[in-house]
Amino acid sequence: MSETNNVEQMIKVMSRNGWRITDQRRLLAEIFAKTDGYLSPKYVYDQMTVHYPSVSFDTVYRNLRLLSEMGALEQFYFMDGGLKFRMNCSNHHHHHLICMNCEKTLTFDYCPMETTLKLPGNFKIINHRFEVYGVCEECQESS
Amino acid sequence: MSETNNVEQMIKVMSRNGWRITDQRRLLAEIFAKTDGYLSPKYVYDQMTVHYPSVSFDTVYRNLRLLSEMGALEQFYFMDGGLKFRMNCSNHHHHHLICMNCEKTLTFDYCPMETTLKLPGNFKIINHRFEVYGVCEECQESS
DNA sequence: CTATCTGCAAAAAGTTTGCACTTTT
DNA sequence: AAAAGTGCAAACTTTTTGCAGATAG
Repeated sequence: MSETNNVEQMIKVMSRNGWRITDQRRLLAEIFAKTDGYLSPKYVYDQMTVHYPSVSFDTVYRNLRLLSEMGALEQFYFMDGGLKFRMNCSNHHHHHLICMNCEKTLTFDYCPMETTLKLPGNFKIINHRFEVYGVCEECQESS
Repeated sequence: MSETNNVEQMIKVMSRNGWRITDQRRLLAEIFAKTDGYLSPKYVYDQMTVHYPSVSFDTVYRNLRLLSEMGALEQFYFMDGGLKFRMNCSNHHHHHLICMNCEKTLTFDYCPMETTLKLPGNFKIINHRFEVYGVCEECQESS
């Protein structure tokens, strides 16, 4: 099943980068594998403590940072400046549709940079950011 | 000249909202009127102290927040999570081209949401964010 | 066995709040 | 004179760092 695969894949990435596979890191992988939204450090920490009460916030934080540095997670500052992480789906370029209530995200392939976009100035384009924010179907119903 | 106009316009917005025009607020308006990029609270504070050494950081912070709540400034979290402010150009919808080096920004009218964009799920779309990051002509030359 | 990782504690950095004093209106 | 704004200090939140003991490889 796919959740397990995601866990194993993340573990493999860590191993390949020479990291040790601790219980904490395995649990971290499991938490991300079973969610498709952006998670805050605090949320991840709370989830961790459910199965592993002695874990420290620093360790969670540290590993979140390391995992995104190595590319297994994707790091993201929301519109309100809050830091979030999600499993990296970097295989192909895409953008996100994000629920402002539950923060579940869907990906879509349309990219505005692929159109013949006439931009002012003579900038050397490096990067872009495009996200659509809204309320998902479930959250619309439950309000 | 246009910089002075911008200052007067910001002052007018504050007055209209029932705010008092203090030296600090006038200076704040002048700082934003003469820059077309996003400014960090720290940068604004540093600029303030040049002409008004006794100003406190809290006052700058407080006024930046208040000015964006009332719409005279636009508040923005950069890709790295840093908070920035710039004069609000809210008259018409547009997006920004931002220099990653000097943070000068140019606006452009193209909006990806105006195309017939097929998005997954049944989200109620509320908002979107589209920015292009690059290096402006001057910064390319000086490197 | 050794290098890496964890947990604790403490330090930075960024942001907000309470309050007495000053300034605008 | 009254109401609102300022500056100072302190609290709070989020993120980072140092280090002794624990653990994966």
